[in-house]
Amino acid sequence: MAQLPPVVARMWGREPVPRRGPRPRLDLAAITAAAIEIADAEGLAGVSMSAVATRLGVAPMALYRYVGNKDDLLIVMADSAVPPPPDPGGLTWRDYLAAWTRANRDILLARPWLLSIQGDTPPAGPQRLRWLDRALQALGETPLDDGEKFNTVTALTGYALTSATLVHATGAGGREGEAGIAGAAEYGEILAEVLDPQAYPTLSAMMSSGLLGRSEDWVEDADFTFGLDLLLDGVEALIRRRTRRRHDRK
Amino acid sequence: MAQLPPVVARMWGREPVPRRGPRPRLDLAAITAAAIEIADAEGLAGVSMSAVATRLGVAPMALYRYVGNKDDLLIVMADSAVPPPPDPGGLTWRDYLAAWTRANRDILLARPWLLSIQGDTPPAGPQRLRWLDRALQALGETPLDDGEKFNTVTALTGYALTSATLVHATGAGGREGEAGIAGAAEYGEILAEVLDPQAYPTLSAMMSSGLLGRSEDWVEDADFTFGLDLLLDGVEALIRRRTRRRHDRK
DNA sequence: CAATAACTGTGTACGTCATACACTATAAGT
DNA sequence: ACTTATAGTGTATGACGTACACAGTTATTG
Repeated sequence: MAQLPPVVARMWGREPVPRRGPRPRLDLAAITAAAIEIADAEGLAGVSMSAVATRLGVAPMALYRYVGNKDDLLIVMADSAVPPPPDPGGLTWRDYLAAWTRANRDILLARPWLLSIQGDTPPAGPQRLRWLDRALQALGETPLDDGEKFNTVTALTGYALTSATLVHATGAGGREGEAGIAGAAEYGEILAEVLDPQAYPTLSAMMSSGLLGRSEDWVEDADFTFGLDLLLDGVEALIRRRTRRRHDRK
Repeated sequence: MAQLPPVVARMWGREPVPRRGPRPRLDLAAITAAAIEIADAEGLAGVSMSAVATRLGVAPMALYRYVGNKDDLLIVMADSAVPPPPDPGGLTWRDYLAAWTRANRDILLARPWLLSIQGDTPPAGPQRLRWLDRALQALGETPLDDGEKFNTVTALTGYALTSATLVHATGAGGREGEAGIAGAAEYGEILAEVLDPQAYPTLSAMMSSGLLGRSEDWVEDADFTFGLDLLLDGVEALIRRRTRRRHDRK
C-alpha cells in the first residue's frame, strides 16, 4: 500500500487529531488562505514564509508544524485556490464541458500565479479532483471508455491552460509590468520588428497583416471558443464513430 | 514603436557590438548552455547564478553583463533548450502537426524543467517562434483564416504541455523523488485510498476499476495519440466545413 | 491530584542566494 | 601617450528557507 505524502494527507484531513498539548492557533486552511491572499495581491513572489506568518500574526517557524516546507504550501495553495466546478444542470456533455473548460480558464486568468504552479503538480487535492470528477461524469453517458474520457479531459485542461498562459503573457489579462512585454499589441510589434521573413515566412507574413494588432480579443470569447469547439468537434466525431459500430478501442 | 526588452534583443543578437574594452570571455550562448547543462543534471533548483558562474570559471557577477537578472536567464534558457522543429517533408498538414505535437511533448519530457518556465513565458525567442512558424506553415494550404490557424496551434501546444505534465507528474517519465508522488501506479493507489465515492462518484469508480494501475502507458504513444487525434479530427471537421461553403469566419 | 508525555509556537542561528556598488584590468579610439 | 568604454572581480547586504533547542500548554496516567 502506498503511503500518502504528508501534505496530501493533510489536504484531505487525514491527519491524526492531536490529543495533547496546547490548542493549535492555526490550521492548514488558515495558512493557505493567507498565502493565497498574498499571491493575489503581490504575485507568487510575495509569498514567503515570513510574509505568510506575519499576516497570521505568528512566527515564521510556526508554519512548519503544518507544512513540511514551502513547496508543500504551494501544492496546497494550487488546490484550494480553485473554486468548485460548475454544476451539470441537465446539460449535454458538450455544453457542460464547454462551460467547464471556460470556467477553468477563467480561474487561471483571475489567479495567474496558478500558472506557475499547476504546470508542475499532478491534481491530488480535493478541489482539482472534484473538477476532474465532474468532467468525467459529463462524459458518463457517452460510449467512450475510461481511458478515452480521461484523455479528453486532459486535452481540455491543456487548452484552458495554454489559452490562459497566452492571454496572461501578452498582458491582455490586465496586469503588466514584470519582465517586459506588456500587451498583445506591443508583443505583435516586437515580433514584427524582429522576424526575418526568410527564416519565418508564415509567421512574419501574419504579423505584417496585423494579426496580433487587434488581438485584445484573446480575452474575448471569440478566439477561445473557436479552439474549444475544435476539441469538442473531435470528441463528437469520436462519439459518433463509437456509436455507429460498437467495438473495442484499438 | 515598441522597444525590445533587453534580453529579447540579446536573444536575437540585436545588441550593439562593443567597440572598446577587454575582449569578452563569455557570451549569452555560453552562459545559457552552462545553465541548461545544470538544469538537465540537477533540475531548475540547481540553477543558481553562482552555479552557472562556477561552471564557466567566472565570478557570479560576471553574468550580469549579459543578463539583467536571473529571470532573464530563465527566459533565454526556455528558448534555446528547444531544438529545431521537425521538417515538413511533403507531409499533409495533419501528419505534420501530429509529428510536431509529439516532438513538442518529447522535448518537455526530456527536459521537465521546461514545464516550470514555459507555463509563464510567451514565445518570443528564435526557437519557439520557429516552431510556431512551421506549424502555421503546415496549415497554410488549408482554408482557415489566420486567427483560426493560430488557435489550432495553441490547442496543440496546450495538449503537448498537459500530457507532458501528466506523465512527468505521475513519475512515469523516469525521475522521481522530489515532493512525494512517484509513479502512476502509486498515484492511482493514493487516489483510490482517499476518494470518497459519494463526493467523487465517477472518478472513484474509475480508480477501483484500475484505470491508473496499468497506466504506465501514459508514456506510450497509445493514450497520447488518442487525444491528439481528437484535436486533429476537430481541425479536419472545420476544414471540411470551410471547404464546402466558403464564407467568412463568424 | 501530581507527574508525565505529547504537542504548539518562539528565538536564534546558519547557509544560500540574488544582486548593488566600487574597483581594477584591458583594449580601442584620439 | 592619453582618454574612455567595457569586462570581470571582490566585497557587502538583505532576504529567504529552514534546522534546532527551548518554553509554555494541555490531556492522560498513576
